[in-house]
Amino acid sequence: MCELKGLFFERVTKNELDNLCNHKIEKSYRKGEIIFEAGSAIDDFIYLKSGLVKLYKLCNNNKEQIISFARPFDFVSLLNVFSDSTYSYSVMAIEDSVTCNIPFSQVRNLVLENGKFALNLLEKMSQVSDKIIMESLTIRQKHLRGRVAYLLLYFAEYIYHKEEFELPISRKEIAEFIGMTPENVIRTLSEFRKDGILKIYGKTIEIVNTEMLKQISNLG
Amino acid sequence: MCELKGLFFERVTKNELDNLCNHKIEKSYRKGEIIFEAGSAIDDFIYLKSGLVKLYKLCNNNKEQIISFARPFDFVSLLNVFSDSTYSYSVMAIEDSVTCNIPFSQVRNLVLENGKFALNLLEKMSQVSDKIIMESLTIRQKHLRGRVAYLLLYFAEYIYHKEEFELPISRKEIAEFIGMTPENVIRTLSEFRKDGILKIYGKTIEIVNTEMLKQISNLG
DNA sequence: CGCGGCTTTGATGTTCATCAAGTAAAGTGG
DNA sequence: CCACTTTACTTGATGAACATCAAAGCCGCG
Repeated sequence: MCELKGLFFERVTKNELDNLCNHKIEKSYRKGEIIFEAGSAIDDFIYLKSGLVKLYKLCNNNKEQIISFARPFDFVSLLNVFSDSTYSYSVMAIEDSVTCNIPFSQVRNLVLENGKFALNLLEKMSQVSDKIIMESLTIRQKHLRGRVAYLLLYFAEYIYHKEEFELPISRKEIAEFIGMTPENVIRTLSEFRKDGILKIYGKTIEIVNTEMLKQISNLG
Repeated sequence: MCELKGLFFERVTKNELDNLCNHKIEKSYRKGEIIFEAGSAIDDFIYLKSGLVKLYKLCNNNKEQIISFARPFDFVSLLNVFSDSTYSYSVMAIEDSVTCNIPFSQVRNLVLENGKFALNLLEKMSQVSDKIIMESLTIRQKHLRGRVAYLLLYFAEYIYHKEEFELPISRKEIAEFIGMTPENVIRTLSEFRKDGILKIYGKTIEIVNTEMLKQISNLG
C-alpha cells in the first residue's frame, strides 16, 4: 500500500500517484543521524513517513540554528526544493525516522502532467512555509520565559498530544530553536519546576499546570 | 502588453497567460495606503507591478511586526494563498505602488490546466518563502548594531542598488522589522554617523564606508 | 574507566528596553 | 497662512533581561 495518498488530501486519487509510488525509496535513520546536509544536491523529493526530524543551519559564528521540526507526512525537502539545486539547510533525525524519497524528476513530471497534484503541492507548500514563518515571528516577540513555555506546549500539544513526554532534543537544542543560551533555558526550566508548573525527570517533562504555562507563553 | 510574462521565467509562453491577462485588474495605492488587512478574504492573487510594500502583522501586545518587504514582481498575496481562505498578515504600500490582481479562481484553473505554469508558481513560491525564512534567521542571530547594518545594506544593495537612498520607512518601522526599539535604532544610526560610516539627512541615508558596514553586519 | 559533552547553579558584565524630556517635522482647522 | 496638535525623532539616565564565565556533577561511550 502506498502512503503517499495521506500527503495529498482528497483531490488526488491513488491511481494518479501510482507512478510515484513505484519509484519511491524508503530510508531509515537512527536518532542523531543526518538525513542531508546544507549544500548537498537536491536529487529527491523527501517526506517523513515516521519519526521526528529537525531542520537547522549553521551561522557564521559556527553555532547551529534550528529552523523548525517536521512530523510524519511533513515534507522535509521543502523550502527551496523548487527554486534551488542545493539545500540551504540540514536535516537530522531526532527520533528514529523513516523517510520516503522520490526522484525529483518524477515529481516535476507529475506537476507538469497532473494539475490536481500540482494544486495540492502548492497548498501543502504554502501551508508549511506559512507555519514556519508565523512560528518564527511568534517566538521572536516573546521573552525567555515565554519562549520556553511556548516550546514545551509545542511538544505537548502539537507533537505528542500528551502532557507528559520525553524531550527528543537536548537543552542546548532547545536554546538553538528559541534563540537563547542553554544556561538560560535550564534556569527557566528549573524555575518552572520550582513554581510547580512542571515536573522534570531528566529528559522527561510532565506539565502539571498547563493553564499557567499557556499564560506565560501568551504574555511573555 | 501583459507584464505577467516577467513573473514566470522562460518556460511559460505569453499565449499561455493570455487568459489570465484578460482578467487582471490593476490597482494604485499611495504611500501609506493599506492593500489588504490580516483576516480579510483571499479573493485575488496579487503581485506587485511597481512600488514597494511591507508585509506585517499585529502581535498580542498590539505592536506591529514587519515580516518582509516586497519589490515589483514579488507576490504579495503569497504565503498562505493556497492553504487558507483569509490572510494571516497585512500589506501596506510604503511607496506609491501598483498591484495587479487576478481572480484567484483563474489562477487555480490555470494551475490545474497548465503544468508549466504550476511548476513556475512552485519555483517562485519556494523562492520567496525561502528568502523570508533565511532573512528572519539571519536577523535573529545578530545583535542591535549588526541588525541595523544589515537593514541598511538590504535597502542599499537589494532594493535601491545605490549607496545613497531615501528610507521608505520610519525609524519605528525599522525597529518593527529588526525586532528592537525605535530608540535603539536611532542610537545606532547616530553612532554609525559619528563613526563616519553614514551620512544622515533626515530620511536620506548615504553609506560612506560600505566595507565597515558589511563587517558590522557580518560579525554582529 | 577516563574522556568529552551535556547539565546545572552561581556570579558578573553586557546588551537592550523602558522612562523621561525635549526638539523637529508634519498634518489640521480656523 | 498661521497657530495648534499630533506624530516622529533624538538624547540621556536607569533598570531589567540576557549572555558570558566559571566550576562542579552527571552521563554515555569508546
